[in-house]
Amino acid sequence: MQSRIEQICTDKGLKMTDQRRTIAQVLSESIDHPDVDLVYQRATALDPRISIATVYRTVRLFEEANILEKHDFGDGRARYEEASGDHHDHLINIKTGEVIEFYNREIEVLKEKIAKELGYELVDHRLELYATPATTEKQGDDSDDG
Amino acid sequence: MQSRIEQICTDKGLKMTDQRRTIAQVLSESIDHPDVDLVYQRATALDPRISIATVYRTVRLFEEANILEKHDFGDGRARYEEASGDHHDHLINIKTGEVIEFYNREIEVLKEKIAKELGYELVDHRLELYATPATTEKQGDDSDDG
DNA sequence: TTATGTGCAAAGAGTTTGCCAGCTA
DNA sequence: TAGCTGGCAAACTCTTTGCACATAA
Repeated sequence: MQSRIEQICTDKGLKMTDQRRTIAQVLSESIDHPDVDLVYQRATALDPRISIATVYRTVRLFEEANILEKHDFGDGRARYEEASGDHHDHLINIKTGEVIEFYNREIEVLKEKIAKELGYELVDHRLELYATPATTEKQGDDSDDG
Repeated sequence: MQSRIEQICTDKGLKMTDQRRTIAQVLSESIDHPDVDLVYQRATALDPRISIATVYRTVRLFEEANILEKHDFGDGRARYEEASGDHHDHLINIKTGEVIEFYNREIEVLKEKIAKELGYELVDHRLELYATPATTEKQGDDSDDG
């Protein structure tokens, strides 16, 4: 069966190769925000006849087709997630690198308001919270030796 | 006279070379958020005997000494500004690349609140608004052909 | 004087691209 | 078949680093 992204690709009339199909599948099944190398690893695990260059070309193709969203969480490489239409921001667990999505209406309203007050029209924005898991069991153990 | 940053350097006991002094001066006088290459250009304009490697080394030194703050506005290179202690976020004019600083108390409160609700403790965050100057003269020209 | 800083060029990481063979439509 | 696609390696951008020389303290 076609993966969700492969379906979108065929709908959009993109020529589908085995490589693209595999990468589409990997991305459709990724609930995290993998970087290119991770997509490459997952793709080659399914079909070793995929090069890193193809992964780069394909994620860019998908991004330009609005199939993927590209993020930069400050670690020097791009991360990707399937474009879902619904806007959300990200909280990055700096202990594990895990990315949690969230949406907060008040924040969205404030973003617009701030831009407007400064005399601008908001085109895009980025809100990332870098955080550590709250220590619910024991409050005293938050020595920051990092 | 010593630049503001040079003063901080001597206070911290950093060995001051001509290069560092010049870079400190450039950064003290920069009200924008220059990247390394721009700092390099401004520094070599004052003293051509400065290499790009030294600029990289010096901004890193200053950053580690909490003299500078490093930012990544998504264009693939680091931007720097003098650390001022007061937190602020950034609005980037995508037409000109200009960076406007702003502070909004409500946003700050919400950031903390969101992290807490998700079970995290906020360590750091990044809010960037990418925007275009509002068309005050003519409101009807906002067709989105993107 | 001696540890530290600097310039230069090479090396690294992430990403893009030229070229020719391979495959899709 | 015609033209887009993919693999490989070279190229590119931003940044770091090894080495020998220069310099601050």
